[in-house]
Amino acid sequence: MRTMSQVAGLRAPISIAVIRRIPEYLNVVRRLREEGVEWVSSEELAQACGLNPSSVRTDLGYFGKFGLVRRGYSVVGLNEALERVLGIDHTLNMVIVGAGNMGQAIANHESFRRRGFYVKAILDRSPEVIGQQVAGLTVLPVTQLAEVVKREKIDVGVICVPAAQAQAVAEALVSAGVVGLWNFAPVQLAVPPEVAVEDVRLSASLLTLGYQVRQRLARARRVRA
Amino acid sequence: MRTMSQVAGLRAPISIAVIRRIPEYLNVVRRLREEGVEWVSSEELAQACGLNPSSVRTDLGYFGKFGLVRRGYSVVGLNEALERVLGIDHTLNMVIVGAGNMGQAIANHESFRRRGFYVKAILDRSPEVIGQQVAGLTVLPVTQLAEVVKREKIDVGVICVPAAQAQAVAEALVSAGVVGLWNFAPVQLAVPPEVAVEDVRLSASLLTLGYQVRQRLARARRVRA
DNA sequence: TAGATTGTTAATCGATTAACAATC
DNA sequence: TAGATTGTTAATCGATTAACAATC
Repeated sequence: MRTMSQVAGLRAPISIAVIRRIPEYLNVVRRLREEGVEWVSSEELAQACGLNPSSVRTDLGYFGKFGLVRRGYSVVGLNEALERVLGIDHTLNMVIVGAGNMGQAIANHESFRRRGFYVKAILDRSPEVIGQQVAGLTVLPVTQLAEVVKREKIDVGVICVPAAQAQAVAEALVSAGVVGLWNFAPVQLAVPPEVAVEDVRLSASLLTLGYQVRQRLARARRVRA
Repeated sequence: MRTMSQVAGLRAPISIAVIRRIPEYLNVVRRLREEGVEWVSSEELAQACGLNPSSVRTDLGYFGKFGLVRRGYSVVGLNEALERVLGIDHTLNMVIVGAGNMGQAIANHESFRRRGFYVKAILDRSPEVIGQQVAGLTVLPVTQLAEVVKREKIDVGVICVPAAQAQAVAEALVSAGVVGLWNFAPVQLAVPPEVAVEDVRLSASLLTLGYQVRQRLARARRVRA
C-alpha cells in the first residue's frame, strides 16, 4: 500500500545524493533488460553500482514499493519506475552556448537525445564559428540567445564558454527563461533559486584524480625504498 | 608550528570530499592572483566557492597553517600551497582511449595541459579513425596500447569508449601499468585498489539536472493553477 | 587598544549501513 | 516448510557547521 504522501508526492524532498544514484540504477537495469534478465535483487544492483544493498533498498523506498520478497525487483518494472521518477517520458530542450570542443562534443553526443534531452540550438560569439555546422545545426550568434530560447522553448542552457564569460551567459539564459543550467565552466554561478544548476567540474575531477595518482606513486616509491 | 605528522604527511588520510574542494579553492585563488588581489579571507573564499567559512578553514587546516590572523590568507602563498598539495608541480602523462567526440574534446582541451596533465597519445579501434590527426596527435590503433603506455610513460588512462568496452579497456590499461583511470563511460569499473578511478558521469549529471528541472516546472505549474 | 580573523575542537546534521520483522 | 529477500526503522558513521580561544 502506498501512503498518502507518496501518491501526492508530498514526502520530505528527496536528497540530491539519492537522486544522483537513480541514473546509475537506471543504467544497470537497462543493460539487464537488454540482456533479457527478468529479476534483480538489491544485492546484485548494489554490486553493479558499487553500493551497499541497504542503500539500494532505502533509495528505491523513497519512490514506492517496486520489489517482491524472495524475488527482488522486476527488471522491466524497475526500469519503467525509474524512468518515471526521472521524468524521462517527456523531453527537455537545450541550447548550448559556446561551440568550442566541449560544446561540439555535447551537441554530437546522441546518448543525451536517447535520454530525452534535445539540443535545439548552439550559439557562439566568435565570427569564425558562427555559421558553421555542428551536429546538423548552424551555429548562431550569441546575440540571438533570448530569441532562440523563446522560439525553441528551451528548458536547459548548457554553458560551454570560458570561465570569464560564464556568469554573464548564465544571467542571459536565466532572464531568457531557462529553468536549468548545465555548467561546464569552472565557476560557481550565482542564479536565483528557481533555477537548477548542475556543475560538471572536469578539471576539478582531473585534479582530484591527479592527487590520488600521486599519492599512489609516492606510496609505491616508498615501498620500493 | 607544524606537527610531526604534518611534516611527515602521516595524519589520517584526508577525505575525498576535502580533496575535491581543493581545485575549487585553487581556481578562485588563481583568479584573484591574476586580478592582483593580495589577501583573501575564509569568508570571501567560502563565498566564491559556495561554501561555509568554517569548511574552508577546516579544509585548509589539513594541509598546514597558511593564514594570518586579522589578514586572512596570502593569495600568492595559498596559490602555491594548494598547487603543492595537488602536486601540480610535476606533470602526469595521459593516454586517451576512444577518439570519438569526447575523446577529441579532451585531447583538444588545453587547460588540462596548463594544470600539468599531458595527453601523449590517443587510440581507437575503428579503422576510419586510426591515422587521423587529433590535437596534433595521430590516432593509433588500440592494439598498441601496452606499447604506448610503456614508451610514453603513461600514468593515467582516459576511457572514452562506449560502456560495453569500458571494462576491457580498463583492464588493458591497468595491466599495461597505469595508476589512474579517468572514466567517461557510464559503468562502475572493477579495478585493483592500487589504481585510482575518477568517474565523470555526464549523463547521470544531465539526468539529475533533468529531475530538478522537472520538479521546478511542476512547481511552477502548480503555482499557476 | 579594540576588533577581526585564524585554527581547532565540539556540536550538529545528514547520509549510509545494519538489523530485523514481514512475507512470499 | 525453510529460506531468501524486501521495506523500514534504528544505529553508526562521517562530514559540515558553530563556537571560541588565541592573537595580530
